[in-house]
Amino acid sequence: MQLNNTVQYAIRVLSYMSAGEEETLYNVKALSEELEISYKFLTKIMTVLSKADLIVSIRGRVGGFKLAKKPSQIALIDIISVFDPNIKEDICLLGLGECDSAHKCALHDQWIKPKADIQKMLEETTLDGIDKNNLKF
Amino acid sequence: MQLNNTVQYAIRVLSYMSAGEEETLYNVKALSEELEISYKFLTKIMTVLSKADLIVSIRGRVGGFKLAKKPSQIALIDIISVFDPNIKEDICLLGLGECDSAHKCALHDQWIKPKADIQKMLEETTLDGIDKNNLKF
DNA sequence: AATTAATACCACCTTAAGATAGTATTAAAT
DNA sequence: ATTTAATACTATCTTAAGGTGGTATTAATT
Repeated sequence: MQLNNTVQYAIRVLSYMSAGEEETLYNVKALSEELEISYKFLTKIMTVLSKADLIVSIRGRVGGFKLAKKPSQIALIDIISVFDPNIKEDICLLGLGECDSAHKCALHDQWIKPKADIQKMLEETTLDGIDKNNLKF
Repeated sequence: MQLNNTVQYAIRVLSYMSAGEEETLYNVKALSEELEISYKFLTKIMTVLSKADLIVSIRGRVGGFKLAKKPSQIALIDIISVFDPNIKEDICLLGLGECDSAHKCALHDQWIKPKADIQKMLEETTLDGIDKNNLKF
């Protein structure tokens, strides 16, 4: 019950970027040092986030990345679904393909409530609603 | 947000075994065919479950496995924690080591409630309280 | 025009989970 | 005693996530 590494990094970076002034440019070198994330791995993640239109990339000497939207318009679910599109679908806890009211898996009834709560939390929590402290170890 | 393969298999097998009469012996060959789980992989899992005292192994020609306790005494949390001991600890959603009221991660406040709900569900749901249908694809 | 500092791309390395293969051990049935 | 059918153990293969390295491209500065 944990987000995978890539998603964790993405959330941490975007949280960090949403703490500053709007339109602020951040370069990956600085971000990687500040958040203690491997520079190379982080460039990869940033490129993906950029293609997903969560951030805007500006190339060239004084380039960098900035948020593409206001922090209040980027929800956790938006970030997670970039790397894990399944999050939005009703995936079965037990990995059994179709798991709905017609074909219930063994844990369907128990899981349906917590799952909805998490879904709701991920949809309602945006970058401006989260604590910007302790973004690294 | 899904249980890993090994844990999924373990839950499915134990669910299946808890559907029959108490003390019924099951051999891995039959279980693997019935639940469509690789035989070799399943023997591995059964050995672990046996060492964790959730099932009892009986070797030899008419051997097999049977539940070590009543279905009502085996909760999901007991099964999961055999393969993922961290489940019982308060692991940070963002993978930041210490995440408690003193050192909150960015998502601490949002995650604390759903996490508690899941924990509760996993503790309260036992093998006799779950649906035994649709244990395979 | 050359340099520099940034992102973008492509290929590869590493690690752990998932899965397989072969053999050893156990104990009932013959 | 031998055979047989079960679990137990050890080593290896496969795959995907995580991570690294090198080079190309872009664009401001000099």
